[in-house]
Amino acid sequence: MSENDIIQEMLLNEDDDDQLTPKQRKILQAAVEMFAEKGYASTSTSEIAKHAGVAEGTIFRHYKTKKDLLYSIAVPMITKFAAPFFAQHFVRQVFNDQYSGYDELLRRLIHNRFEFAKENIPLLKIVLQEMAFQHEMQVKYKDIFTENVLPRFREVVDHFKEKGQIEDYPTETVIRLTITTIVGFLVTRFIIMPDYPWDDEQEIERTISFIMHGLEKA
Amino acid sequence: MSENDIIQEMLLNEDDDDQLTPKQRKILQAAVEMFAEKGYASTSTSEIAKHAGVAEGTIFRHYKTKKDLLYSIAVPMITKFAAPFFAQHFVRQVFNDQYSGYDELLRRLIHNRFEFAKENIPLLKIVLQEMAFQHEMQVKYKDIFTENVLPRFREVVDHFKEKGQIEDYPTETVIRLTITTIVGFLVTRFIIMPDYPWDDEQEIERTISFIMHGLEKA
Amino acid sequence: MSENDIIQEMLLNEDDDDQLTPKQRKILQAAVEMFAEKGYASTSTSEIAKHAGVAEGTIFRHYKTKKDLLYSIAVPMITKFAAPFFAQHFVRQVFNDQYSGYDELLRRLIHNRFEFAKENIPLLKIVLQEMAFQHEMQVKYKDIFTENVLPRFREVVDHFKEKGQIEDYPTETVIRLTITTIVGFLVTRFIIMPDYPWDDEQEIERTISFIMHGLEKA
Amino acid sequence: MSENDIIQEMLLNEDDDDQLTPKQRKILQAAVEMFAEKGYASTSTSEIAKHAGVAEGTIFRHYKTKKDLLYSIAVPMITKFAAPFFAQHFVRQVFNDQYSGYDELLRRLIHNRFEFAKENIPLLKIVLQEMAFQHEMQVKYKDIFTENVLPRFREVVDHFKEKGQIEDYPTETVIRLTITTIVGFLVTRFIIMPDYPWDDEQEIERTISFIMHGLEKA
DNA sequence: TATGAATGAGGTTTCATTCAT
DNA sequence: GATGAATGAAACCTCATTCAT
Repeated sequence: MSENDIIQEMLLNEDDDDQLTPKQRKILQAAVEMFAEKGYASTSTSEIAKHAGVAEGTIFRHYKTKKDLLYSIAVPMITKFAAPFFAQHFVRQVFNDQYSGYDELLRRLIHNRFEFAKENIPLLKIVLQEMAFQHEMQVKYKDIFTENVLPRFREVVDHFKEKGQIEDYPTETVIRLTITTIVGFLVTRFIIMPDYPWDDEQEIERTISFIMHGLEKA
Repeated sequence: MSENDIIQEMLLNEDDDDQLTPKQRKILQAAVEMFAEKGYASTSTSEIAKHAGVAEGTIFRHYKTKKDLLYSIAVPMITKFAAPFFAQHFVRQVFNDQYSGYDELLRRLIHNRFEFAKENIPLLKIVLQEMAFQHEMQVKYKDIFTENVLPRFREVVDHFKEKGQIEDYPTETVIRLTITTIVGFLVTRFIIMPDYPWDDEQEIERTISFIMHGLEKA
Repeated sequence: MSENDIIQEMLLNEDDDDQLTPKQRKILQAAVEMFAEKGYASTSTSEIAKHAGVAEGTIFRHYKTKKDLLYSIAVPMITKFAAPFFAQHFVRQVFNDQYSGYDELLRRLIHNRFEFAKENIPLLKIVLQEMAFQHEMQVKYKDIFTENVLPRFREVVDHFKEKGQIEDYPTETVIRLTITTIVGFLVTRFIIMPDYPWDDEQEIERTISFIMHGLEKA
Repeated sequence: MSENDIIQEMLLNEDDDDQLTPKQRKILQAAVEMFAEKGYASTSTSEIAKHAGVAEGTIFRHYKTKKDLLYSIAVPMITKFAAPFFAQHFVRQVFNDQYSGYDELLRRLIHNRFEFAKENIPLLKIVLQEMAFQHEMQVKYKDIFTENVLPRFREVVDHFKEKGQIEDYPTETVIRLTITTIVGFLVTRFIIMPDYPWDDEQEIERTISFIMHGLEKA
């Protein structure tokens, strides 16, 4: 089990405050599995209960509503997916090491998120799907993105633009192209074509190379 | 009304075979609107009927099941979105005009799909959402992609690789990066951040430039 | 069928606006019966459906919620029970005929409400029971009482107080004692002890006599 | 704390047999409060537990079923409300003191029950409501009424009828009119219009006067 | 063609009660 | 005694679909 597997993390959480009962664990596992497979709206609580080997009422002892169950799964996922940007060292390292470039950052970022995605495919699917319809999730995402991800990303991009390493596009455009390419890769790799015989190491390097050349100063 | 607006096209279709009654038109419009807004599974046929100003039974006179209604909306969309690749001139032009490059192709492609997306945002949303769960749609998409899009795309990419205009990545990788970047742009532009003050012309050019530099031979 | 039977009235209503389907009629009949017998909260919609010989869903086609069903039964009852006080002649006759006294009024009132109660026992029970908990019913009752019943009643009582026929109690007290005695009679007669061998004519006369002597000027 | 407050009495009961634990006390208080407010059937045991600050299971340690809890509250209330009629001196005094009349009895009765009602409004509400549906409560009430209240009341009324103080109505009618008027007063005073600016002393006297004149020999 | 009443299976949720701790 | 997780039956309600008109 890797440090990135947030289902495992939730399930094994040992904080005194939110100990999970064994049944609750099974409910979460079943819910993740089925929401990813059939979508939130098309999964019935009775199916979840059956899969979890639990009485249907038990679900509602722990989660007041079906939506609560979804959020208890999806919201932490959003937070965790954006987590690297919270980390102090994410930005600091860039500034401290004069020899490291945007590619170094990308490499760390992609590898990191690649491992994360690999271990959380069902959760990723759930979030991508439900983000479209669940207002509360959109809000959560927007908050995290504008408050934590965007500002730090902007600092970094501006830094490399000043160093002349990156083309003089608007910072937002650079960020969009970077994220789009990375997320596009992860979605293709793990969701659209998980069965394609990928050579992950090479594909990651090509993706980095693509972004770097795509952005580099003419 | 543009030539790209496929809802309008469906609604006004004058072929003798699939003449639409006014009620049927309203049903389709209402369904598109609500599926895009709330998702297929969370939209009830009675809501659609109410929105369309039609009796509940009327929907089932025209569409045997709710899923039929979805498919009658989504499947043509998939076909239409991939349509440019069907067009003979899409590839031919590339080979005939020795001076036109990959960027010309991209420019035509993006502009074309940009207009298309702009006029079909709700349909785009529906397809993106439901593709995840509707098997029949996945099959339809895969068929079209592997039979029509992929082969022609491959021809083109190989052509430019041979000409030395494109880096020597595997053809699939080039296609993936190209499509990912274009679709990522369209999704960001029209679905994730439709209210951002976009400078469309410039953003399109930057996107093309990003792809071109990203792929160009070192 | 008497002119007082408001269930029949509802069921046979021939206004174009609120025609009842046969099933709807059966639902209302079953609901009245069971709410009176077991109370609103202890009657399940599935029981009502079974009694009405109808699918459970049919109830909710006609009444959005179980509470809607209750109100559609109880609110007209409140209106109808207070109806005599709306009638113009209720007050006018008192003033026009100098020889008629408070006892004449009481006699007409009691006979009238007696017949009404006799034909609407289950509805009466429902209203008495649910008035305690259903806010909307309390409001409806209060509106009717303060706007229609109370002012006319006050006029009448003041009239007879001036004529010296009624003791000089506060008008509210006179009204309270009158209504309390009448309602107390009806409730005892039809709800608490419906099986007691009542001599209705005599008991009515005694009740009138009791009120008259109770209120007459010393 | 008055001698009439039967909740307090139950809660503080110090008989060895039915000592109440602090938790049990809280359960009873919460149950009384909520049954009065929302009705028995619409109050859930979990709500009671929450209000009482007790675990759900704790309720069932002390009361085998929810209905047991209701009866443990309501049945003593019925007994206590009828208690004055049990008292030996209720009847005896009437016969011993040749100068005291029916009005003296009424006065004592009303004052006594007035104070009782005032201190037990929620319980009164519960009993009035649930009497309609709870068979066991009806039986209890009927037993007490026919075995204790009615015979003594009859003795008293017959006594005053013989003395010529009361009109020659059937004894049952006299009792009905008396009780109806008293209960009607208490219900109006404490349940229907508790917020009206009552002048209790005067209203009681008027009620007595109303009954006395209503019943007195023509 | 269009309607909308009717259906019944199945959805989410509540609830009184039990029981291991 | 007290807890609260667990239960499963049953509550209210929704829904896609059918069918007589």
